[in-house]
Amino acid sequence: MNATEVLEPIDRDLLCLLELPADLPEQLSIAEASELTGLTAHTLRYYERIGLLDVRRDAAGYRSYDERAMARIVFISRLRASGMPIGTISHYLELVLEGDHTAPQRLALMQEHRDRIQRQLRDLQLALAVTDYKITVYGGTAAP
Amino acid sequence: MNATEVLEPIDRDLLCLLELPADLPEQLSIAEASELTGLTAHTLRYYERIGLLDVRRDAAGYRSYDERAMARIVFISRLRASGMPIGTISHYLELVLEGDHTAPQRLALMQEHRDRIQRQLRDLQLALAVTDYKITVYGGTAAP
DNA sequence: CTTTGCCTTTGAGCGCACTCGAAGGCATAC
DNA sequence: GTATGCCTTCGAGTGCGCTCAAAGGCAAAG
Repeated sequence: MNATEVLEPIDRDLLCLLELPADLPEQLSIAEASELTGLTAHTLRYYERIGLLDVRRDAAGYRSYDERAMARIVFISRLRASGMPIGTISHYLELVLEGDHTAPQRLALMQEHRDRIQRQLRDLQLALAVTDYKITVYGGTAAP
Repeated sequence: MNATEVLEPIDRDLLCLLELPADLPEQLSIAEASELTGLTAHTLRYYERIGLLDVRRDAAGYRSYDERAMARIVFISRLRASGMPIGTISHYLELVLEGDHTAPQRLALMQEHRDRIQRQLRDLQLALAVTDYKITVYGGTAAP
């Protein structure tokens, strides 16, 4: 392995799914990254500290987020938003580092997570039904 | 107010939405209530302690859950499952106790909650897309 | 009568995911 | 220069929602 680390190319399909803006600057400050992802600067530093992220510094020692970093942040926040615990995300990212032979484990992990998401979707539909019912009872307009 | 408290009739439409089994026993032990709702006995006691629930005791001093209690538990668990904080649920239940004149506040509260649920549904769809994408990448069958 | 097992109460403890504070560095404005 | 404001690190603190432990009561089984 030479000094400039060999990086996998960014997965353009995934990048598209993550819905980052087309006019994304090459480098973003932590404030900009925070603004764009909806995570606080505190949380971004925290994620880095616990090893979810690996962010370069500029000349002044400030964090500088590139497209790859932003993509990872959004990816992580999607998993978090769907209830994947941080420990599981860490584990998944370690599997990625370990190489292609961990693909079956990653698959299993993601299939399990999909099941969880679908359970959550069902639960939310039940909650929505109850909430909408209460809204009609209280005289509001429930169905949009 | 006389000794046998005057209770509102149970809202049959709501009860139906809550999907309690048709053959619900008149009285359930905490273990049965736990089994049926998916909440632990610990959690049921906790909810009671913080004032979300008000449960009768049998001759032995054991908790005895009737249909009304079960309906409330499921209602609360639906709200919790959709991310309503316990404090907000408490507040809502207090508004109910205060009487009909709090209906507008309850309406506002539920409308806010519906917005939250819909935001969660959108977030979950995004997470599902990413998860399904990873599943296809790893060679699994993503779309069911 | 004793064992077993579920129940009671109360207070304390825990895990997670942040969230904040203190002390200090860099850089642009005045 | 110095003030302003965003940035740094590191350790510690917070809030929520449970979760558990201890000490003891009730009751059916053996």
